[in-house]
Amino acid sequence: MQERGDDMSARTSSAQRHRSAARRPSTRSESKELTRKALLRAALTLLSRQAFDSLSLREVTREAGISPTAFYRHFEDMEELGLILVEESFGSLRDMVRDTRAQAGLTDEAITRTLAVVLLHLHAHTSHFRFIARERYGGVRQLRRAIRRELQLFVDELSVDLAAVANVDHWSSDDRRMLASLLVETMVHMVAELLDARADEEDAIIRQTEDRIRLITFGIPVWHSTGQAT
Amino acid sequence: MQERGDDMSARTSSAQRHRSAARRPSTRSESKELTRKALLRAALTLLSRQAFDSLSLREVTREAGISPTAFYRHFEDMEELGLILVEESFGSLRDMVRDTRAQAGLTDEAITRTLAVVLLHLHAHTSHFRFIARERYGGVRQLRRAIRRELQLFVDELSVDLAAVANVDHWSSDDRRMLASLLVETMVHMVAELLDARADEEDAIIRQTEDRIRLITFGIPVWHSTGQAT
DNA sequence: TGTACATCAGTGAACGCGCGTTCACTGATGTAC
DNA sequence: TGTACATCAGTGAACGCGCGTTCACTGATGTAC
Repeated sequence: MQERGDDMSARTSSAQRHRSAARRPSTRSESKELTRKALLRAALTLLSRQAFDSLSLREVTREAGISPTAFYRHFEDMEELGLILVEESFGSLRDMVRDTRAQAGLTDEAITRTLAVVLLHLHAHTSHFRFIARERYGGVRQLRRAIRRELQLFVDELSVDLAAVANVDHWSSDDRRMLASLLVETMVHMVAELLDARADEEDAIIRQTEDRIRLITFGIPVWHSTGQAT
Repeated sequence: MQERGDDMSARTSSAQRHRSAARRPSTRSESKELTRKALLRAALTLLSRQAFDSLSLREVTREAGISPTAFYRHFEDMEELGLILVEESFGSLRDMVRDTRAQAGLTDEAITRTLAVVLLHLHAHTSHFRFIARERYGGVRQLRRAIRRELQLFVDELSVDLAAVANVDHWSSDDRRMLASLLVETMVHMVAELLDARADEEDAIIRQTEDRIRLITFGIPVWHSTGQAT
């Protein structure tokens, strides 16, 4: 790896630089919170290059600029830190939902605008998105379960919103959940592809996603929902 | 982990048991091949529980029942072994395509039969499928790239087949690729979900996948392809 | 078939290293009076 | 405001362990005659 950063100039970790740039923490609990944030940030940084499964406690504390033993003042173990990263990642996802929700409907214009919002949040929270995409089917069961639960909540919310959309309003809730999960899956897939793509591939990925969603929406008026809302 | 298997009865690894059960290898190259297979099998076994990124050479040789140093008689390093696992996994996927191809068309019956074939191969090659699902967006760039390339070939083949399907035959090749990748993605997603599901959730996942594909196919006759075949 | 030598898959000791976790500690911050 | 004590975030040494890789080796298989 060429960016391993073990030359002298890199000795001061990004977290240390960040801490000294911020104004002095005035209380003990404030400065504790700063260190905790530095640990989470350090983990996210390292996780853009490796799987959580292979991330060591010492790597995280080194990147955060503290001694390994101080880790235990903040987290029981690495798994607890991982679960908090899941929460944190879906926190920013929820902000995104709030931004999208206002723009209901499944017109071409609505699709384009929704994609724009997703892309905006992707650029603002790249490492959170990458963490979720990587660990969703990764090697740590607790993380997979936590991510799946959060995605399910996400799908449930969207399927409630879909009840207000023309042609979907009379669908059974199971069918609405099916549609919601297909749409969410399509978005998640786009994000995962974008995170690994070269800059010149990005446009094609976004356009293909628009087409996918358009094709799906074409099927909606034809779908004969057989069930009842439950 | 309760299945760590460090009790006495587990000292004989599965690979060792397999080797002594098979008939004696008669030549040097045959027995070398057996050991190589044992290493690949051992790695796959361990990879159902952890990410490739965190898999050690010593773990693999221990599971295969040979000394760590013998590993180098077969592979340059762990990454080479990983890339061969990708090849091997897509080898069985290609068998699957051959089984599905005969059943062209996108009728309800064809969808059900195709899903049945995928499920059959999933049960026959569970650890290969899990490896691909896990490492597709995992922590090792070389593996992600190899998997993406193979999936792309897979999509290209399907999109050629789609040219023979009613309502799709006049589509541009870009649009056919879009449809093919959406269908492949839906299958991959089903597999990934099934690999992490409890037995009582499997039926619901399969039924939802059928519905997803049905909804997509409903959009096909409405899709107005604007491009030309290229 | 028998002999003498070459090949090479697999071994076991050894190395230096990074790991997670423990422990007693330091010294700045917080609190009681 | 000043003093005496308590709290507790962060330290540094130490531990036993598994790691990847090297090396000289062993002994069964293969080959030349």
